[in-house]
Amino acid sequence: MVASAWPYIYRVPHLGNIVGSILSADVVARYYRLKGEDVLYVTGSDEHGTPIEVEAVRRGIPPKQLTDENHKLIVDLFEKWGIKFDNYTRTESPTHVKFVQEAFLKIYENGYVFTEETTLPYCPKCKRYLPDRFIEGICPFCGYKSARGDQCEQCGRLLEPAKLIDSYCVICKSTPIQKKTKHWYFDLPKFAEPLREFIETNKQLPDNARKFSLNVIKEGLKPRAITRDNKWGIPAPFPGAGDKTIYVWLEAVLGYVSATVEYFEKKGDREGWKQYWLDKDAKTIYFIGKDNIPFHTIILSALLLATKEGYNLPWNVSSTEFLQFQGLKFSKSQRVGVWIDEALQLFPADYWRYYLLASRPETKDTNFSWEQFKEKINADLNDTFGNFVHRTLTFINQHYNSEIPTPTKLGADEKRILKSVEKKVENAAKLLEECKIQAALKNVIDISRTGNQYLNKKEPWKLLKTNPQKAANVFYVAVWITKTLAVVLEPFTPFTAEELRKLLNIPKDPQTLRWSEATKPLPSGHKINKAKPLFQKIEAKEEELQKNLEQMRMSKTKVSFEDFSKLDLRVGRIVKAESVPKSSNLVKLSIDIGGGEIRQAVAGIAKHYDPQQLEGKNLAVVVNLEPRQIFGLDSQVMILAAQDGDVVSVLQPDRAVKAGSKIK
RNA sequence: AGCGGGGUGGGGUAGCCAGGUUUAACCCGCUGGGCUCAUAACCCAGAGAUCGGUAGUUCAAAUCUACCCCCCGCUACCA
Repeated sequence: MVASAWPYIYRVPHLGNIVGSILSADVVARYYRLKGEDVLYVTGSDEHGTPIEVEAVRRGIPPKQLTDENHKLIVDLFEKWGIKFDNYTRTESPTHVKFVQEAFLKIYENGYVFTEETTLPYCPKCKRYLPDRFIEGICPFCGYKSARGDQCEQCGRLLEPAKLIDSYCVICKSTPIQKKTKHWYFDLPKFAEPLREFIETNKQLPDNARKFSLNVIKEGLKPRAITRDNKWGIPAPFPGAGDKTIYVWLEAVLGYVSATVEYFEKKGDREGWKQYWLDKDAKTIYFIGKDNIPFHTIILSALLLATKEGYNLPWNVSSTEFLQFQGLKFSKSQRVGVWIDEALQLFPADYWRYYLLASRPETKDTNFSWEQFKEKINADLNDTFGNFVHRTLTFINQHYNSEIPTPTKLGADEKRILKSVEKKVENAAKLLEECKIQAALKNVIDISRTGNQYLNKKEPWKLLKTNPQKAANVFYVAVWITKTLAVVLEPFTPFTAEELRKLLNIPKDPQTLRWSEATKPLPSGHKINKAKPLFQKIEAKEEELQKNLEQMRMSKTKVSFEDFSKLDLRVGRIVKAESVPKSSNLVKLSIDIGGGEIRQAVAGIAKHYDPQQLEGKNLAVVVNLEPRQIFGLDSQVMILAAQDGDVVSVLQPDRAVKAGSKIK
């Protein structure tokens, strides 16, 4: 049973989102399928939660419509990436909803759910309770006027919404009323001991997952609220819960089970899922990024235990570190990174799959750079692997009429080479079973290195004239190795593997596509097709590659003149600038936007400008963006600045114009 | 500040949990050579690292312990 983190389909995932989860899981699932094992790869779209609800409200559409659209888009993208799921479902699936409700009822009946009545501020205008960040007011300790519901920025003390003085709703600014509400809590602390034991004895868990999880338990588990007052989500099944919904994080992880149930339901088998979840011989492997560790090792495990149904706990939770983009964090708003839809417009899926798997962040964060991307693709895929295949196949095309030659008794060199290839195939298998995908892939590419060494040593182009039979032996072996590659590369680069199988004219019969068949030769006399290079070298320079990406983006998002003219761009004069205490990069600005009208802006440029430097400057600002709270401060205006790597420059008019001048 | 992760030849990584099996491995780059079947690809040889620092445990430390320095993430904002 292979599973990967459920993509949150608020937006298209980026490369970093899928390396450790969707893509890694696909490799391992494909491997086990090749081995002929019973394997099921399930996951799905995680579509509940506040960000989606908010986004939908903003667009004025029902959340379901938004997730329908995104789900469809993402399903299509994954297919293009060659991700082969057994079931890719979604948290809106009726099977999932029903399963989650039943599971929580069981947990409730087993006595692991308690309720607590609290008085929470409630905004009568927005018709919602105001937890954490939704409420602000005066800090009762230090008097700071924009303290948030969970913590005061000024003095750092933890707060509760009800303690704030003169509190107000962050969204509409109206004064909340105090209203009693009841929430249902999952009694997580009861599972601290069993969880600790489970994690300590689970030898498969990678370092990062074990250390992190044990630390969380050591610090003390706290009950987790199961219910939310949100509308978008799975209705809580508890008696008296009314229209409360289940918190996404507690619900989506159960999707692993419900997706299995759904898979078998579709096949008309109501019991089939049990062999994957209740049979003690079944193993579950989860592929996730490090941010997701506690939800799998702790929350999921505890929920499964709490049902008392005897579910298998995670056998392995393969959790990767993060992929960075040229030294920076992936960021949609700042356009840092490559998204999986864009990637495919630039290079074929297997280029990306290869690069990502070969640089999979297994022990520490790794950095994407175009230079490394180029290096991996050119040196490994094209020069080492691609060239080995191509030189072998073209030789057979030219000198053996595309038929695999008949060998005589193979010599010591041949035996040694084949042995070494076999060893690498074994290593790759072992490493894949340990989820060490990076190392496994290296072993596979090394097979073509061995092939190249063999050809160079034997010099069959000379043997052709001096000892044709020996040359025939060499190519019998060389094409054998090529066939090995066609099989073992399948989990990593399925498109290329299939293309290679076509070149080798290997029938599509699923029997031949078996890991155990990899090290068996193709029969002599077997006719192959005309060789064609599998890859093209990337010739473009690093800067050109980045430029291509940016150009592609620009051509994609054309803004109508009408939309553009909605922006109120002006020249603003900075009347006052001061740094924001406790923040590392924020400056609070008072800006004259014309006629002496002063507005406040909070800008993230303190690392690049001293406040004094800014005072008196005239610069480009956007006046009519929706105001926003930043670090507890109102920001009504956005200043414009150019960024070139580490250099940030605000935009100043090059002639004297007065504050408030329109920019068009 | 707290918590977590990391610092290994010029660049990128593996090894560390289970210390000796390593003269510290691999890829790129570099230097020299070979080959000419192959997409100027391939192969061989070589130079290049006191494994962030210090102290300790040990017959033996990149690996274990303590302290320190630097980087990154989250807490925690930068539209």
